[in-house]
Amino acid sequence: MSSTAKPAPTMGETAYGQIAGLLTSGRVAPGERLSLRDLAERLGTSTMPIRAAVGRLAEYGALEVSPNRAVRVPVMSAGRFSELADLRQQMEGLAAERAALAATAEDIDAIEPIATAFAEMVVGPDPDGGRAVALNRDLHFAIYAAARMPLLQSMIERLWLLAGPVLNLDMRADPRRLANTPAPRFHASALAALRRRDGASARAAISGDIADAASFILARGVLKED
Amino acid sequence: MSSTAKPAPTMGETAYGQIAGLLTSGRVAPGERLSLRDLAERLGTSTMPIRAAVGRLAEYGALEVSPNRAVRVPVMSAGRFSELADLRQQMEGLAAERAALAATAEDIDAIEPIATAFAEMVVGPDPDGGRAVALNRDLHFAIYAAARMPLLQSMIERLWLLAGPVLNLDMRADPRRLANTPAPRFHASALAALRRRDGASARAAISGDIADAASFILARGVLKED
DNA sequence: GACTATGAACCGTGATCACAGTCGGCGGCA
DNA sequence: TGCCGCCGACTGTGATCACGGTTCATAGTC
Repeated sequence: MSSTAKPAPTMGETAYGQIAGLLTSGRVAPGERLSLRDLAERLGTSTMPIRAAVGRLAEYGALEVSPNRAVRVPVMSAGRFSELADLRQQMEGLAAERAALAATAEDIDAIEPIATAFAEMVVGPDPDGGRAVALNRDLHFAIYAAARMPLLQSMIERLWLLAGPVLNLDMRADPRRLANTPAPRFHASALAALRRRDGASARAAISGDIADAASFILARGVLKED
Repeated sequence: MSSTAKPAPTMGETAYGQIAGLLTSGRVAPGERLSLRDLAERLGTSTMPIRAAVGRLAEYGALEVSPNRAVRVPVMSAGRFSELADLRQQMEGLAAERAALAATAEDIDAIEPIATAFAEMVVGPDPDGGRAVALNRDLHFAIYAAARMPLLQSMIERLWLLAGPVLNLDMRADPRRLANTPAPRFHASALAALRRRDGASARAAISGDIADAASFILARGVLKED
């Protein structure tokens, strides 16, 4: 029924997803060296699908190949993280602005429950860092999808893949910060702006959400200086 | 010398460059199907480096894999092209704005001769479409490099790879349009803004340059309607 | 005891082969 | 004459092997 046929995903694609999961869930540490043969054994295939997956990840910068061709998880310097946060504010702010102009009522109805679920979780008695990250991601991308700009969305996905390891590391390290995060207020502000078709406010809300999280992580000083 | 060692490029990387050249120079037509074995024979290698190169290109969207796993050069619809031009205005405008704030005197001194070379060529007696494209590219990226935002620059490079086939097709189809293009005025305006450290004007100049070229191509109506 | 040389294990890359699926052209049938 | 079905060539994918280069640990030497 879907417009796009699903011709059984290749092993390379599943390997891509699994390795990306390893990265975004923080199960591999920045700086850690990865071996194609080891990954192949872990995923139960030959090195061929792993090669394809790692190559694609490396193209994004989600993995790094040293000049000696060694594959490692990139270490995020403070400067690199700052540029990443800067770009995220610009691009995701743009997506939110356009979403405010293009979103249908159905789009907004689909976004709202995600926002309330996130807001209830962070004030709840048992905040789950991993689940919070997932909900936050779903919320952001639900908004961006409403902008109907597939190219922009794919570029934002790339940025999230780069930021993933650090964000997850942060959430895991200090899940109780969730109770005090201003994120739900930014989310509510964005949602209200979408309803008003107020692009500038939507941009400001998303941009503020990103800037707040980024400054918090930078303030912790765990990122390598330059 | 250079800070990064050069450990002899792999065949996969050279294949990447050669296939990217095929795309940006317009020697392969949109919609055309590519065969890994054929490319391998043309480049004198096995299919392995070709696989790696094509996979990376496909990750960017510079190549397209059909649900039946056939590799083809993507056809650019009018809608897709519009979004691409839109994003280019936003991101390259941003890069120009930041360049205006971060550019050193040496940066600007390096940019200027490229601008004059482009301007002299388009009014010259024998406008060369291919060379004009190359000069235009060099000029734009010299500006963006001055922004010192490597992540942003790599994302812009991706966008150019997507737009490459269409832009080149346009330039080749009608090189005499070069004589009347307003591009040199946009370039001069951007350069002056860089000197004044006027970010807003630099953004406007680059954005205008892109918008003008895009509207010209769209007006020709050669792009497939959605 | 500290340092260097050496060798084995391991790394990514490229080539080659096997296989299932797809597409097109040719032949036969209505 | 027009249409359908089949068969062969060709597609991308995965596995396996070979090869140069790097890394790390151990043994030998000063």
